[in-house]
Amino acid sequence: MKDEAKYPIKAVSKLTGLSQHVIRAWEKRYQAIQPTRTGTNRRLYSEEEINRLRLLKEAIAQGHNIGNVANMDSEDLKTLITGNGSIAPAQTQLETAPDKPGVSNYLDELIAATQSLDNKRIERILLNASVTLSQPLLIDQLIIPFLQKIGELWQEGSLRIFHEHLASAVIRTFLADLLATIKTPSHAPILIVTTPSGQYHEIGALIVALTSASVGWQVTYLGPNLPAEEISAAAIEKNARIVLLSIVFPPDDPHLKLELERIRVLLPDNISIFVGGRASSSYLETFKKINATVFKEIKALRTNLESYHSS
Amino acid sequence: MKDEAKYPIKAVSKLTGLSQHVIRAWEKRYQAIQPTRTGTNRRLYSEEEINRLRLLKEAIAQGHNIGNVANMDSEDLKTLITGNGSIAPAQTQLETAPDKPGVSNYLDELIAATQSLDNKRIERILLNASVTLSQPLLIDQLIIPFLQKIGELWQEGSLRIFHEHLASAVIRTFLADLLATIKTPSHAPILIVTTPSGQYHEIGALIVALTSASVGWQVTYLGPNLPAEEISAAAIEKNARIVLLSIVFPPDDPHLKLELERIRVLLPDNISIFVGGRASSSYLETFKKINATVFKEIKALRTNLESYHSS
DNA sequence: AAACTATTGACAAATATTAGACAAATGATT
DNA sequence: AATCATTTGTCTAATATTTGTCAATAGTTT
Repeated sequence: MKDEAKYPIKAVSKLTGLSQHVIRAWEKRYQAIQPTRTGTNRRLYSEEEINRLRLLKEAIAQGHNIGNVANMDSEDLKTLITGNGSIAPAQTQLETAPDKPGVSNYLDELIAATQSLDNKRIERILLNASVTLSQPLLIDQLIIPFLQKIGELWQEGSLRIFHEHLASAVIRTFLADLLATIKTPSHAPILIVTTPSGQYHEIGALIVALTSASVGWQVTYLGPNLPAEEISAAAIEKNARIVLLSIVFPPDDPHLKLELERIRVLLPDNISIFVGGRASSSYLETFKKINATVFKEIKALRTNLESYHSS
Repeated sequence: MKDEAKYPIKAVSKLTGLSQHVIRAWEKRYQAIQPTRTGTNRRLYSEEEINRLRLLKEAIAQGHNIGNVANMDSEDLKTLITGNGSIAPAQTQLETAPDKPGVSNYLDELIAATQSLDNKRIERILLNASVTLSQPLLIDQLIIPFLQKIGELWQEGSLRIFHEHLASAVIRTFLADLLATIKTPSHAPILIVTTPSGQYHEIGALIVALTSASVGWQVTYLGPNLPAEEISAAAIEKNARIVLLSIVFPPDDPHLKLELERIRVLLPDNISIFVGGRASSSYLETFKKINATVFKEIKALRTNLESYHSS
């Protein structure tokens, strides 16, 4: 065994968002974690313990008391948080279905951080969430609801456009970072993600890129707003199997329809086109014409891509 | 044996931002580095050692104690501060050319990686460069030249638009990550960075955001393409001292001029406007009208912001 | 000579540790 | 409702460790 990196309490506090006092109190009162010590009695935490602290924090945010969960096994903690376990917690009281399992607290925190224009805080919350939640959950249950919520709040006037911009900027780099950390087998089939000319909205594209990468595709992300010739040229050069387009559909945009058709013409037949987004019905015809696989939900994309493997 | 360039302690101090006292103390107390000596006992540092000092400084900024990390080997340090400790990818390909961390080398590699549409490689090169080079160097000597070079190669036809898009996407998240890692004193004056309505180019904005943060401002980055009302509302809400706009100037855009004027009107007098970018002369009048501070080079922005502190 | 560097020892500011105290919140009991 | 006990985050004080900084002295470079 090699000597794992250890973190002093200051770093741990930064990473978890817990105060040093709390971290010490949890250790003293519940033995929630047991950091090693230096020769001079300074605490040193392993990464595993840091993650455990994050899990505990999340459990508390969901309404559990620290005294009850502090001694739970880390695995049980995880299922407790994601709410998909039939695990009966050590103590008796069965939950009376806390409003929404998991994530709702993250969501509230994210909204609050957005309202106060605190980008650092948004980053920290997302980072913590990415540890306590599995990736599909993270995307389906947190990122997407977050974006929707911001949209709603904007509609009703309690958030302004600049709030949305700030949140988008943070989310975008967060997603891009996630994408970068996914390791893909080098022989995996290649998939290109972008948005057609005129489509500037990037987050949807990043989400589908991330999803694709996580089911084993090798993703080349080209950013938004790319003309048909460029998309097809890139796909050919990369020897891609799929071109995956993310589109935020305007009601009825003839230019976009034309662009989609041009992509199909410029692309070899053996390269498939996938399209994601909320499609207004006026596009269905075009999709059929270019023989595109359409999906409205991320889940559909996942299963689609997985089944594509075997074919 | 090649005779590598060696640096005296004064230069090292400037390059790393550490005081000479500290550098000596780290050597004496923890043997963090072991510079060679001249015949007359002067310390001489290799580039590798300078790089190591930067790594140590970054580790400390993240909450580690110098006493704990001073003895770690440089590779472990790198993974420690990039946070890839527990999720480290198996192993990426052998580093290409660790021999010469010269800037031009990085540049060539970046171009090559862009040509082969290898986003992971671009990321890796940038990450390496970011620990080897000081931040001003990184921006002035690598990022900006890289972008220019891509522009040139596109003009002459050896790169296509999709190459540029790919590189932009990677650079953008890279810069955003850098921005996120800068810690600013919480009492620092606040500065807002964005681009006006119609301006989608984001990288310039990120560069100026990064530059501002590195000279001690607290930066709120709002992303591109924000209407005048939003910019001013955000600035007021955040209690900003400066609104910093990054603009890629179209030849002569009356809408942009109007937008700039609206920002000035909507903004309280005590909030200054800074504008960066290659200004065509047709805008000078507008700038004067809205009393904006204009800079063409990053260096100018740096000095401007620094002198603004004292006023 | 003036500017730079090295060494040493000392100092003080920052940071961590522990024990204990406090108060707000929660919950059970009367 | 009112009261009491428990839980738990926060705070303080005393102590110890860590670490940046400095002054004094002496040697080196230009």
